[in-house]
Amino acid sequence: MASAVTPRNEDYSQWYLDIVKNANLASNSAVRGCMVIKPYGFGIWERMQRQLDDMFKETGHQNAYFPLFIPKSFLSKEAAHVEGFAKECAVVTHYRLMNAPDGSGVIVDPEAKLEEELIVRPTSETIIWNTYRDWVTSYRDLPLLINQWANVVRWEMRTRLFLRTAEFLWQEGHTAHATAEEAQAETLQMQEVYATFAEEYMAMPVIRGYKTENERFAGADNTYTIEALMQDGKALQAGTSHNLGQNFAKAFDVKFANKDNQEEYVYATSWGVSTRLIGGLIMTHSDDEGLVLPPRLAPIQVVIIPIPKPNEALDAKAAELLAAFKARGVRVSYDSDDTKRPGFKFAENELKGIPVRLGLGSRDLENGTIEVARRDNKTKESQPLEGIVDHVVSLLDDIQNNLFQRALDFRTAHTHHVDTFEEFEAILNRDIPGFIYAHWDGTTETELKIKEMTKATIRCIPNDAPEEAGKCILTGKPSHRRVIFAKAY
RNA sequence: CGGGGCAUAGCGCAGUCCGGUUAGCGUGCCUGCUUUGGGAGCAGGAGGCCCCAGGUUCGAAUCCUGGUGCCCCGACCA
Repeated sequence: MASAVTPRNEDYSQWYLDIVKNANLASNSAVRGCMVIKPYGFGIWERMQRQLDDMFKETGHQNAYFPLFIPKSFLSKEAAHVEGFAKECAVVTHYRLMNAPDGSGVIVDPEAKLEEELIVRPTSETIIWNTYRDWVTSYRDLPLLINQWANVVRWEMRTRLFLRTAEFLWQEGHTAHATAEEAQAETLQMQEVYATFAEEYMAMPVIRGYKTENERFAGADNTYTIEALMQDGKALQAGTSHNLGQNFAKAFDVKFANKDNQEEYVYATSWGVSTRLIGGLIMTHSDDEGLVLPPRLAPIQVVIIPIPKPNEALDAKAAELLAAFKARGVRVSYDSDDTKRPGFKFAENELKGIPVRLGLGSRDLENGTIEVARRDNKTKESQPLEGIVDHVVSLLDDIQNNLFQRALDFRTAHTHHVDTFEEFEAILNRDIPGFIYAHWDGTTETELKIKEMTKATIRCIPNDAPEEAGKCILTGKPSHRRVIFAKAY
């Protein structure tokens, strides 16, 4: 059978689509721009959710849920916010259908027009801050640390499975604080939670940075981001944490009495990651054989394949192994399908990115061995059955670490420092452009000009960017530190 | 919103230009036999509102008119 996916160097975009489709992660739907997340893809999301949720709880947050619909008037209360989202909102105008008088089907009942139209949330700041007004009266009510898991809708012109869909799943944290310092600390804390998750669980190295004014969230004073580099040399914004200052508190009149009984507006943050992370996961590790998953997020970490096909002796040994693996918390499965041959299963499990494959054959039983194949580097070796669980548990760690290291090496190899516009353009014209550290004069005007000329944008200013005197690559004006440019998703 | 493409079996497609048997191929599915350490072989079988609505015609998947939907590329954006 021919290869299931288009090679990356032939058509990267098609490669990505092939992986999503053939690894059974998601498919397009009858609704433009909306996807069906299939069980295997959703399994990855569930792993992400579980881990992130634990991390949110550990940092003191609680989950709650706010409505899908937002009164239209709410959206316009914060000027920058409405400006940013107005162009991509789905609007509910009616609440009832009726049979068409001519029998042609069902139509919107014109009598059932809503007095105030409802927006399908593109994000929930407005409805949440409208609610927080009632929740916060005293400094004793603060900080308010809430997260919600939800779907949101942004009517994007162009969509791509996982990376940009009209509807997507995410979490959005919304916190309220008594002081600007606390809000800033929260913003940075959540950026670090995201960065830790990305690096330790997704094995995806990220840059911790903050956005330029131009790239900031609509309504934020400052937006912090984690930026990852994909295999085609384009950047992916993988998570954002916003310091909203008092913008929403003022827009929704959320005040509290401080210890001196003085009324003050509260300080806000919001932060989110979405199913886009799955797109990032795919484009960080996967290869021309299919998906490659880091063990910590793989729905199935180890698959045991009977060779050449299941029989009583193999089934018995497999059952023993399954129990032993499960006892160690390993997510393992036994592929006892006797209608497929081993070769088919090997290819299928590679396509699905299962980190470790154990080939258990009749000869192995005689010899007391088992074949261990790792997905990340496609190597395989025969191992003694004795102690195999320990071996595999440690191998899963190795794979997790190897994937991170490999991605980090890739990023290092595709990170450049340039001082002239000629070098800058030359790097961007490469097949795999990558991150470019360069000096910028700090103006939105220059940023937009560079984007227009090269399609590259400022992904972020690294949190730890060292002071360094230099000249803007475009205007030659003075700059005191480098920022990171890249083409981006 | 521009440019392109597609809509026929679960999935992937051919057939459409130039109308004419019972609409076909690959794959998957069901049955049986054989095979079995990297995507098995043979035989038999089931499976179709050919996107929708009109029209032309003795006859439409195919021609005409009008719709609808999805995908890809670009602009915009997480």
